[in-house]
Amino acid sequence: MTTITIRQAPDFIDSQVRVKGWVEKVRDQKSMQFIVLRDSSGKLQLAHYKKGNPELAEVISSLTAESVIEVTGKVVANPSVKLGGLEIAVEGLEVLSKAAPMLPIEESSGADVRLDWRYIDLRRPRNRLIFEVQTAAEHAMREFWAERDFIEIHSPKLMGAPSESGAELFELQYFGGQAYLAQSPQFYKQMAMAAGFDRVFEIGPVFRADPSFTSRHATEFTSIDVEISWIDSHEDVMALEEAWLRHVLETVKARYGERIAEMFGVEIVVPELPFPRVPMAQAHEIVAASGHQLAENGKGDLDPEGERIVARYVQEKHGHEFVFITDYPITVRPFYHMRYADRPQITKSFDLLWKGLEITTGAQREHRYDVLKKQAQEAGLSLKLLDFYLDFFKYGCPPHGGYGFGLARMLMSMLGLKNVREATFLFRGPNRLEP
RNA sequence: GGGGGCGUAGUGUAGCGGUUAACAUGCCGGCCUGUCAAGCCGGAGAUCGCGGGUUCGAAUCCCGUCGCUCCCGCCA
Repeated sequence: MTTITIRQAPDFIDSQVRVKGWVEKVRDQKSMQFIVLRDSSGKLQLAHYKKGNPELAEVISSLTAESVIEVTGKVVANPSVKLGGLEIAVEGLEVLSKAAPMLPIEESSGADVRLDWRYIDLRRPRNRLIFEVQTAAEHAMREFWAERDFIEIHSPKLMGAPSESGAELFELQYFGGQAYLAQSPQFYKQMAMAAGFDRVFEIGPVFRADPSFTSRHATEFTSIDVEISWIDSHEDVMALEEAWLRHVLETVKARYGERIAEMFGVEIVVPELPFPRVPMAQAHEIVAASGHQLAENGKGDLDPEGERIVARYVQEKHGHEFVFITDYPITVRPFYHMRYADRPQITKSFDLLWKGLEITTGAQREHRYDVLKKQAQEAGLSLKLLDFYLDFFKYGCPPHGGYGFGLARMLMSMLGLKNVREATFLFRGPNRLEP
């Protein structure tokens, strides 16, 4: 007998098959019993005439929701069945794993309980789809990189010294001494440039000890990092990122566009190239014109509301979901961002907003040893701790730049999710280390 | 780190000084010519987050505490 997935059932009408899955619903009547069975490919009705097999009827009566069963029977076309117009006439049924009655969550449950019982919540087709989309997106990314001779790197997550600011690092015991969890592969991907790798990417975890209580922050998340050599400016990096994202969205739309529309009510728009660019100075004008006041101690950066305003403006004016904010002042950027030769207060950097949400920070990096060292000193950083990093630029390093990109934030924007927790298999935040 | 909101059956909510603490859903039992958001009847299930206070009387008001959540800061 052939074992099939539910999706394949229409191809097996009038055949004997075996299906396996979860019991979603049992409707037990006087003479008929119906089960809605769910597997990862879909849902299917199972039907049983009680009289035909009282023993089997007994088993079906005692089924609990979410039990795992294996069923054999004949696939029958039946136009009156609302679920796909077909059903299986059950002949045999085996309970592989009985679920305790009374599930701890249901569809209407609050976000927090649902995270407590994540493995049950993830069974919902809608939630599974998030990760099917994630898989397709990552695959499309790799496809794009592979065609362009990128090298995939896996940088260490244990570090002996802080990689960037130091303020948001997790510290841990390391034999007799101390180590840190990497909050970015930043320095290592730049090291790969010094190593002559030309173009690299990494998809991996990063750790940030930020007590951030928002819908878009996590203490551990998957970062996508890209770095390329031989660029003329950050424009080359933006051109790469927008082409890459276009490819990702094309792929996702082709394969999952319909199901995404059905489950999330969102249309995937394949973005036009190039994405609109708004220099920071202009962004401020747009925000001011909208009547929103930026905080005075903001040092020239946009606040989240400002970002949403600029995104809305671009959407209205250019009909585009994406916008690159460029030319950030040095006050809000790290020391290693390159500055314009003629405007030393402005960095050759950018953020990418998608539907008003920040999903990327990128820049051309300063690759000239002396300049970099000077900028680090100005920023008040300890040259001793930075020595290993500064050394990358001492023995010949090409001009380069890159970006960091939040995977869960991308899914959040793409699918219109309320928060990043839904787009993370197992979320980690200041208040959550379990499950 | 700052500010706001919320903690009531398994789940989602109502009640906001005096009720046997209500409703929905789920669960258990019964009924039901093929159901499909099934329907009908019955039942069990809550020391109203915890501690203290005010009051003749507290789920309800006050204080504290813990937990969750949203926004800001920070960022991806």
